[in-house]
Amino acid sequence: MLTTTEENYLKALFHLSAAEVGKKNAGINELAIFLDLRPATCNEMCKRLKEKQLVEYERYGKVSLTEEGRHHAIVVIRKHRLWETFLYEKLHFTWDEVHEVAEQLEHIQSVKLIDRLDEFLSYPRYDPHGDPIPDAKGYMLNEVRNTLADITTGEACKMVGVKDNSAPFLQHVARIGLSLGTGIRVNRLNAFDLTLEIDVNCTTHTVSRKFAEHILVV
Amino acid sequence: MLTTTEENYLKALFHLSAAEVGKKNAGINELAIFLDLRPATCNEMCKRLKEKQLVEYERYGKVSLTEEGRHHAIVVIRKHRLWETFLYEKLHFTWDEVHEVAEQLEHIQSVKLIDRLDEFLSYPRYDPHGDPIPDAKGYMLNEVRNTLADITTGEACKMVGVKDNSAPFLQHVARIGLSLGTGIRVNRLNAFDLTLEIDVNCTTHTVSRKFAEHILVV
DNA sequence: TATAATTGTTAGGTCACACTAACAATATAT
DNA sequence: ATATATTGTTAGTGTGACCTAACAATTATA
Repeated sequence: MLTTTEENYLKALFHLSAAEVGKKNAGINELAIFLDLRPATCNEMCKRLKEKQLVEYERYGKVSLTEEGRHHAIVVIRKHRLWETFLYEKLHFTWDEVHEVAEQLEHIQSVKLIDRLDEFLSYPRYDPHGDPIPDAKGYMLNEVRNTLADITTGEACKMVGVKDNSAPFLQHVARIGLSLGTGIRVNRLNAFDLTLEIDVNCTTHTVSRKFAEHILVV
Repeated sequence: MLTTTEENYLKALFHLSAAEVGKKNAGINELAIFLDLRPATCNEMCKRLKEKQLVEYERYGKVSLTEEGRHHAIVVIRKHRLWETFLYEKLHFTWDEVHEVAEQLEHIQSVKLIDRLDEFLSYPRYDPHGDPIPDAKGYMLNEVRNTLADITTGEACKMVGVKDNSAPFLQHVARIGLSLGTGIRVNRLNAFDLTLEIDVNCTTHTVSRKFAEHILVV
């Protein structure tokens, strides 16, 4: 069984290597910065993970996850995202509050717990941030959905979904003329408060960043 | 902030001292046995807890919780029992599966999480084992409710509640003539399978231990 | 290509939390 | 009341996970 610390290293390596097996793109220094630790500490831990056959690398080389290491990382990510979904949907945490608590909850050891939680949440495919949730076998959709907030100024896109199903939000969506399939053009990003000026059906609207983050687009 | 280990010591001391402030009845050895550790280890930790003013004791004397230590212990117990309730009621864990997972969950640090969980569960007063759950201020009912399984052979009692609200259980309760206020006499405990022979309104029934554990009595 | 900047490694230290072994104090029983 | 058993303390050890300081290897740049 892995320690919380070991799990965090594997998770970090997964994120740094963009989830591809064998892709060697995480340096010790990079890892140290990501985890807010000293390189010496990471060096030591990577040695241990290598002995446990969870990572592969040669001296002075980049570190990559083994198949087993990657599997462990995905399980942790699955737990993290399911807990985030639980906190958001059932306990009404806000979008920005979920991460910190999920960082703790993701280390709880119980296969049954996480599978039951998955069931309780009706097998969600995306977490409240729009990131895909791996299923019990570790498979996850590798499509990362963009939100209106990801669109660069001047670009156009099409609305394909929402990430919030609350009445006030959906009412606001309808009020500015948005619905599934509607085309949107981003005219301007106001640096001060991150609001966006967008064109919907030849009408200009100003929307908050929070609003934009909840509109899924392609 | 306390470590998981420190929290476990405080919880153990609380249980060993029957929850009374100032009651000095936990020896180092006793504590060591309870926590499955060596006395030397507990000795060292008790010194640290004393420095942090969470416990009080003199050399070679019994250890007791300070007001602050007791408060920390109660918070942990509140968390433990709320999580047990969640696992039992929402994720359909069985009575005997909840404890182990709750031992981990009780150490998650987030006041908001636990208060939201309390709300989500509709502020339960008892956990699935019938133990009282402290409220957000640390107050808890100190009445420990007896179940039919706690009644000794030959004794009579009166049904005052149930600990399971599922249809199959309640149907079974009704089928053998039980309802709130009904008198019950325990005639015999079968050692082999722990089933009970009980008299209800002059009729004899045999009930399982599991059944008996879900009938609250006085 | 030689030098500078970056990145990786080693050695040695600290702290929390466990251990064993040896010993001291207190409690129990003859 | 003394011997024995139990309980508590001290000293020294080990491991996981962090640190700093000094140095080595690699990569980038003048």
